[in-house]
Amino acid sequence: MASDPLSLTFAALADPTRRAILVRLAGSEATVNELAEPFEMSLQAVSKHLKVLEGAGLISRGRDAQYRPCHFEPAPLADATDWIAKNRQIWTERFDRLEQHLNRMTNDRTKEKKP
Amino acid sequence: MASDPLSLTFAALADPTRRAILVRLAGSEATVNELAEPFEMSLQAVSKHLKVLEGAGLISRGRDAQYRPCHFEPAPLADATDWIAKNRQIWTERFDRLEQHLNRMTNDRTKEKKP
DNA sequence: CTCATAATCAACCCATGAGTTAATTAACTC
DNA sequence: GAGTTAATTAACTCATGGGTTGATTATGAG
Repeated sequence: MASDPLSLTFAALADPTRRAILVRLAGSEATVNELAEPFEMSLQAVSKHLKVLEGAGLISRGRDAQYRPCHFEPAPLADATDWIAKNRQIWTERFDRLEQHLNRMTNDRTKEKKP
Repeated sequence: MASDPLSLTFAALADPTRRAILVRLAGSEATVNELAEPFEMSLQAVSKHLKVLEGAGLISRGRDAQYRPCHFEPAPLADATDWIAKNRQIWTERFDRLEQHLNRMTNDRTKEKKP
């Protein structure tokens, strides 16, 4: 897989389990066992998902005795939305130009009819 | 891979080549050869990327003689940003609650000192 | 020290993603 | 109809992602 930050972020988000984990963590921090509880898969599988999220910078982990509480880290999400927003803007501007073009055409035709 | 719409969208965005293709298509529609030109990889590889983008609903394809012009389709991007925005909101609200809590504590202490 | 709990590490399986080359289909041009 | 261009399909390789089970580390409780 590509290893640039944006690719890591989108790849991390491309899995329903990981998205569910993020939703949970956006609400409050939690331990690995707490995070794994709602899922049918093994604890180890969840642990791997957490590693992916950590690799993308979407979570960080503290330490409290045996527990390794996970914290939500919103920064990469900002970069992701920025990328998307930028492209939607390019697309929007394209239609603005189209609209201007149509307006010009309409004006031209008006000129033809009414001088 | 997961096959729900959101996962397909994020997975499609998790590749630099596909993101570059999308940027290009947000500006104007293009044929497969035009899209492939900037990349070092084979035409077939680009064709596969386009299939992924199409599967995610991020592009659609028309037909003009031998050419299959690709169009940018912004709708899935809206769903993606919505998901992200929702979670950042949850996270933000969490800090609002924290702030309220801190305010309450401050008020309580003020009460202790000044009655 | 021993045992239980939290979590990770290691080795493995299977499916799939990203790329390749070669062959095929579809449409235009002469 | 023969040749050319655009694009896809097919068959293959290689690496990696998501899951499993089993062993290991680290901490706390008795």
